[in-house]
Amino acid sequence: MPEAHPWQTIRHEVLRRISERIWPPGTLIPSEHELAREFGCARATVNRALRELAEGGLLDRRRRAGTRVSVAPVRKAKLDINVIRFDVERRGASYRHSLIERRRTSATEPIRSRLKLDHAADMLYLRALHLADEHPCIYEERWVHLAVAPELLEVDLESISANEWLVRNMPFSSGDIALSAANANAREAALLETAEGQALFVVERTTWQGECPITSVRMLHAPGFRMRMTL
Amino acid sequence: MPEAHPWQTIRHEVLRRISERIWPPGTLIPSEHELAREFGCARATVNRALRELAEGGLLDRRRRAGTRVSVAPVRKAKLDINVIRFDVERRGASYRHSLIERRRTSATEPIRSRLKLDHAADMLYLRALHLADEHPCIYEERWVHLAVAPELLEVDLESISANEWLVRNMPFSSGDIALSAANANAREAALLETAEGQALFVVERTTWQGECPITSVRMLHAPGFRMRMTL
DNA sequence: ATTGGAGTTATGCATGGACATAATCACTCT
DNA sequence: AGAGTGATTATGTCCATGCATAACTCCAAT
Repeated sequence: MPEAHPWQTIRHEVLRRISERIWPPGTLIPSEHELAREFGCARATVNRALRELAEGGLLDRRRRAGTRVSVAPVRKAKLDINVIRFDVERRGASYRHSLIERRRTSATEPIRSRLKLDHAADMLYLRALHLADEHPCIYEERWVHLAVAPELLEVDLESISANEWLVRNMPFSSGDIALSAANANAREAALLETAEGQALFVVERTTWQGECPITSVRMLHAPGFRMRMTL
Repeated sequence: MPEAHPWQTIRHEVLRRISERIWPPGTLIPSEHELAREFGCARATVNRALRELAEGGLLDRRRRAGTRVSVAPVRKAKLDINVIRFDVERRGASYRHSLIERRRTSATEPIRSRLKLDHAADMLYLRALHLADEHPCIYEERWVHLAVAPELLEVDLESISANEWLVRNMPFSSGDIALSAANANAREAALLETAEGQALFVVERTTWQGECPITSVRMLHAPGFRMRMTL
């Protein structure tokens, strides 16, 4: 039995009652007090179980009004954001990366607005290719805010990717991600060893340390890439 | 001050110490007892704050070994999966959907293996278009397992989309999602009013009720679609 | 040198009590 | 009838305490 702890047992049981429609969508379920009595445990234990289900979007909870089963649940899927090298190696492939361009320059207008910088900040512009078993898998274009990460200038970006150095050395407090699809242009197609016009999976990510932007990156994934998640 | 509750204050403060490298990656941070003393609160309150940060991938916690700042954090991004109509209407557009095909048939081989069904199950095959302000935004191809959702046969899928009916009536306990990019073929391009070969954002989702598959859907998003999330 | 406890310690979880807060309900006064 | 008011109630959070469990340290026995 994988449910060793009471709060997990309760979560599982409540989930069962929801999915088997014993409590159909919209139902007002018993109060924490009543459930605590039913399961013979403290209210805090029931609270822990119900809170987790509410965070997953399955329950709606409001003070005084009680807890009801969501009518149109907004389910929350969790996506793991890992260092690229680990993702590649976990698939059993050998990892290598190659720096294509490294240029110190000031932020261009589109980058300034994306990073909410009002001045022409000192930036490092990087273009790099990530390879799995010597086949290109990701091409990335990256801007790094040097005021926040000046040490990056001293780093040998041939031996460690900017991706990995930043993840290890620049803990960020928040970030935003946008996923989309784009047709490869001639240069991108050549780098990823595919045809021009090929549909590519695009990840754009910007990370922040409080109010201060750290880095913004656009990653183009080679054809065939699938990003998986569960809910 | 947006941090009314002690545990949120603590979470915020610990996050600050991590992101400002007061506690750099790898650091063993003070024990819950010590932090409780520092913040003048109960250990359970510190526990709540640290547990949340650990769930977000920022801390590694092990009994007896203590809590350390993750060296190569696997950050967890949360993605909200909503009913398509709500997504459209939240953007301020009017929603409409149109059923293109509705066919009762048995599962084809690729679907059987994706749903882990060993027999040729009785299925409903649907093709539909979701429109925002009369412009096509999503084209979906869907298989529904009729053994689990026989009521769907009685539903008027012109007035309510299968997407919405299923979310409202088939609370599911688990699901998996795969995101990718694909070039539009001639038929898909025509439906989405775009050019053949255009890069499309593809969402494939399969949902389960326990061990039993409910539905599997492939959704092609019109060009320009971006899926956003924060971490 | 390796193995195998015993002790120690940090986290994980549970309890039972308490107060705070928000939403609802019932009632009263105008 | 309608507006305002207070009582009620369910959840949100907190505290102090305790036991359970995992993992580390160290020491002794083989």
